[in-house]
Amino acid sequence: MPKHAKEMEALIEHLGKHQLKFTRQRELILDAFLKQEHITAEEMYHQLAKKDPHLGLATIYRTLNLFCEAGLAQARHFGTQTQYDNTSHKGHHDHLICTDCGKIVEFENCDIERLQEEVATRNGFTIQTHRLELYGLCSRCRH
Amino acid sequence: MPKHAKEMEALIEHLGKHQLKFTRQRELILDAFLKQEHITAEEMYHQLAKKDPHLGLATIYRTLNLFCEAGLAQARHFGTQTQYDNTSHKGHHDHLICTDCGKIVEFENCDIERLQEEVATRNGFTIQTHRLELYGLCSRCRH
DNA sequence: ATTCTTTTTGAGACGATTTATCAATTTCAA
DNA sequence: TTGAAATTGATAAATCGTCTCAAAAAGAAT
Ligand SMILES: [Mn+2]
Ligand SMILES: [Mn+2]
Ligand SMILES: [Zn+2]
Ligand SMILES: [Zn+2]
Repeated sequence: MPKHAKEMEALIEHLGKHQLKFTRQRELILDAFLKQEHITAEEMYHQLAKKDPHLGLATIYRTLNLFCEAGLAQARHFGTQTQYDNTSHKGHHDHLICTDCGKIVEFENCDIERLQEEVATRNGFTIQTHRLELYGLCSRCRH
Repeated sequence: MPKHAKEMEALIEHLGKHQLKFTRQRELILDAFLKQEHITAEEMYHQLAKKDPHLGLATIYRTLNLFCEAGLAQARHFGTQTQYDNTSHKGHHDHLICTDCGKIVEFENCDIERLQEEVATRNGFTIQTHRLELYGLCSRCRH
């Protein structure tokens, strides 16, 4: 039984619904992607170059964007970089990002979430999504 | 009495502390910047071309980044463009954004800010900046 | 299995935005 | 007034992601 059977299933279902084809590249990229928490297109490009030196960067971008449409990934724009977040196993979370080394830490804080709801209510809004990113120096980079 | 005496004061103080010089361009750009709520470097470039056709785009970028370091501005990355937000009169704030009509409401919440610090500390981070955006429907668009 | 249409791929061109380079100019303190 | 240090403007270059297009692959229909 393959490691990522369920996600592969989800991808194939999405492909079927949109007249898209199941390719060797899409299978390869999905497999690598699901092993990550977050990854950039560039990182994935270098990582997969070992398995398939001819895999193009444009294909990586196209495929990661496809995963977003299929609900398997979520693009997060951190500063200048776009990280593709693996949403297959995880619920909602926010991020701490080191501005020096790029380290990313995920966190979830119910109190903050609750206060966000309060702010929204007070202003007559109903929240659909939100985005919270804390940028700073990690313990290693502070020294 | 000049319109933006206080902010000019703040800039000059920052310059003094960092061995930077007070130039005609910096004065010109600050004056234009403080009339805006937010602006992109490109917008400012075109706007100031009337007053000084030789003002370089690189100088605009450098100067707006300087304002960020001096605490007068804050860079916000929206989509592909970077908006420089005038924080001189408003101080720090976050945003509620209506996904239907585009309405933007500014808010500030000390409790959220404090909890953000706690999260950062717990993870060994020192926050430099953060970004909090709540997306949803405003009262009018919900009906 | 073969054909045939559609989709995908890979390489590189391209566009948009921001930063780096560097000689000439300006600032400002001595 | 002088001169070291910072700044400027023009433009090259880096960055990031998308677009283009001919060749290849997928997969449905024969
Ligand atoms: Mn994440
Ligand atoms: Mn805030
Ligand atoms: Zn770090
Ligand atoms: Zn609205």
